[in-house]
Amino acid sequence: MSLAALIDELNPQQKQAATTDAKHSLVLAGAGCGKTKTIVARAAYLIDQGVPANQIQILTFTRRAASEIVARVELALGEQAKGLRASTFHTFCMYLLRRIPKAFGLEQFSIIDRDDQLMMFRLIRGRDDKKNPNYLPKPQELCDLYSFARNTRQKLSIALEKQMPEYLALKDQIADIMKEYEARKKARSFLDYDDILAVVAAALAQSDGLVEYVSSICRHMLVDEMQDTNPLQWALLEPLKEHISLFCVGDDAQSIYGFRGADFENIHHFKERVPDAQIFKLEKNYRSTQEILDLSNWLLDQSEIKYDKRLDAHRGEGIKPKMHIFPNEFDEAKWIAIDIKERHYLNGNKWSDHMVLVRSSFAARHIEAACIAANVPYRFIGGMKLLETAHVKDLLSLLRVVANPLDDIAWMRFLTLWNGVGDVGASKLSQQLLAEPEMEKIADKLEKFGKIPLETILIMKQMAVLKTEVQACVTLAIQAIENQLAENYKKDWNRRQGDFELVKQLASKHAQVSEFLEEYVLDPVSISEIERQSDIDVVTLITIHSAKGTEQKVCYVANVTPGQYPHARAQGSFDDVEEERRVLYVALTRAQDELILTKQNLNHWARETVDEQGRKVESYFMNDLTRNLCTMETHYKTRQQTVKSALIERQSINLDFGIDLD
DNA sequence: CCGGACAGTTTTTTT
DNA sequence: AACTGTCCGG
Repeated sequence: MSLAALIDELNPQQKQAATTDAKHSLVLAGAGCGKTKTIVARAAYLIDQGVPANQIQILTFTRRAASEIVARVELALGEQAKGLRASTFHTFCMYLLRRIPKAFGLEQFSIIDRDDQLMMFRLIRGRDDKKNPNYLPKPQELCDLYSFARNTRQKLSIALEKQMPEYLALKDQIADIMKEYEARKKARSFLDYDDILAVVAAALAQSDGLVEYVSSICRHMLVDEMQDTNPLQWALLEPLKEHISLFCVGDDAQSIYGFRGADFENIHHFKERVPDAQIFKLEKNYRSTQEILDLSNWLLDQSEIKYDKRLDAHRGEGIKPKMHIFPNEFDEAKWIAIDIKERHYLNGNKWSDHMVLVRSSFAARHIEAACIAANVPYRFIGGMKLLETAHVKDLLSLLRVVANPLDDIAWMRFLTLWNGVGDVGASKLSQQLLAEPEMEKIADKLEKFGKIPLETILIMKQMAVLKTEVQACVTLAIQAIENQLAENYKKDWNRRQGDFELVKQLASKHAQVSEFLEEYVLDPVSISEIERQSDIDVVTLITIHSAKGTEQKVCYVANVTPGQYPHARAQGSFDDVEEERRVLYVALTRAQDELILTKQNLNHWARETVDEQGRKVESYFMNDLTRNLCTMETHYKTRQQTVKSALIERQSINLDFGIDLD
């Protein structure tokens, strides 16, 4: 209840930071040193000092971090936090764009996601001529390059040189494509993810009035994970710094978003950019035992970069990390599942005490399969989002064209669903449809086109009338394309079909189709989030990037194998290898009590090498790992689940056979 | 020329 | 699961 109590819980360093009178502050905090706690306490302190909660804005980089903070703030401050905003940079900018669109020269606009961008780049770039292939970058590469240049606020030529020098010769052609992309975006009033920030940044740079307005609603900006912010995001903060107070928290050793232009210069040069800033350091780690930190510190020490970091455990000593080595990824995954299972049934640990960290969603597949096979309940975070799966996007494309017949990107997707319609036909027809945005006329043209069933066209007419009955609209849309989708996805149609129920559920919460569509462009809910809304007891399977800021008693870091850390594709680039090191560092520092690493490859040990220019190439971070830091165990064949744990599992299942006594 | 079927390959990370 | 390349039929 009391804010003072919250502040009393802080250690002296944290307290000093949270209660500073300095206008601007930078808090450098190692992993597990209470970064989030300090931010929450800072908010509490400000409120206690009389700052209205609605003038405090907490900014984070990912949605996960934002919701984490919201939860912590609500838990700690309760009613008093009412009005306090915590959101991602994107959500914050959207709030401004929606609230005062005129200040940005906008009227109507819609947000497009990456798939839409890819479609646009695909259309502009054109197909490859088989006989005479042009070597233009692929749509994906164009999209990434464009985004990278914008997030780092660099010229195309420089971004090109850094990201894909092999295309430097085609710079002019690439520039033309991007020019065309921007023209098309503008003509359709589309904003892509980067525009959301760029539009606001540009307006802030030009308009003192806007700066004043934003300053008046956010007197205090508390920025979390500062090391992940990129130059574009800094461009949002910079114009405000004279008028508001910045409280930025970060850790350069946890910067793992270089691919999105994150730049820890934002931390390293903070003092030069904000000369009157006070710097605080939090160095006591409250999360882990010293053994876990020793290994993490060791990993950073191996680097040529001076991270100047030595995490020190407040909790003292505990269990030494352990490395398990397997012949292949299947045995590795199976062992993890069984190990968790035994901890649950034999030691009585909760499922939710365990977290399995993986590099990529792809890498999670094996673990998922093993968990399913072993009956281990889990949820996967960082995976496919429901509203990003192909079949749901197909469905949404129909809703989109009905809500806005001028959305030719959605038309493209919708039209290509049908047999006999490819990119070219769809593109031609969609251009014709733009000329007649009346549903009646559109229906006529679709009928003449002859490749779409009459029934579907009829349903579309009905939908156009029903825009406010969101759930009915979605139900109709499903009817309209169900047969075709069943054919398109015949292999796993059964699995996909189930997702439409979830879409209906989500849709029912909205009053307008357009509102429903917009809400989830920026925040596509993940499937397991919907399925397991209640916090039931499950193991967490998570990508390292999603795991930042979280912690768990027992952490498994899977696939710590040569060629993975650093990933083979990063070899040879010093910056990329260092980012890989930080990714692994983030993974290691999630563990509270026990850290378990697993890897494959019994015999192949890549050694350190030197590249053509004589620079050191890191081939595997764990090469020189010693047994003082980490014990190792080699498994030559799969461990079988012990008879005892199998028995206990059966018993506990039997317990559930009774009637519901409630 | 277009689209579709099939086979083989290749998966980072997020807004 | 998504992307790529190739071949074939309209």
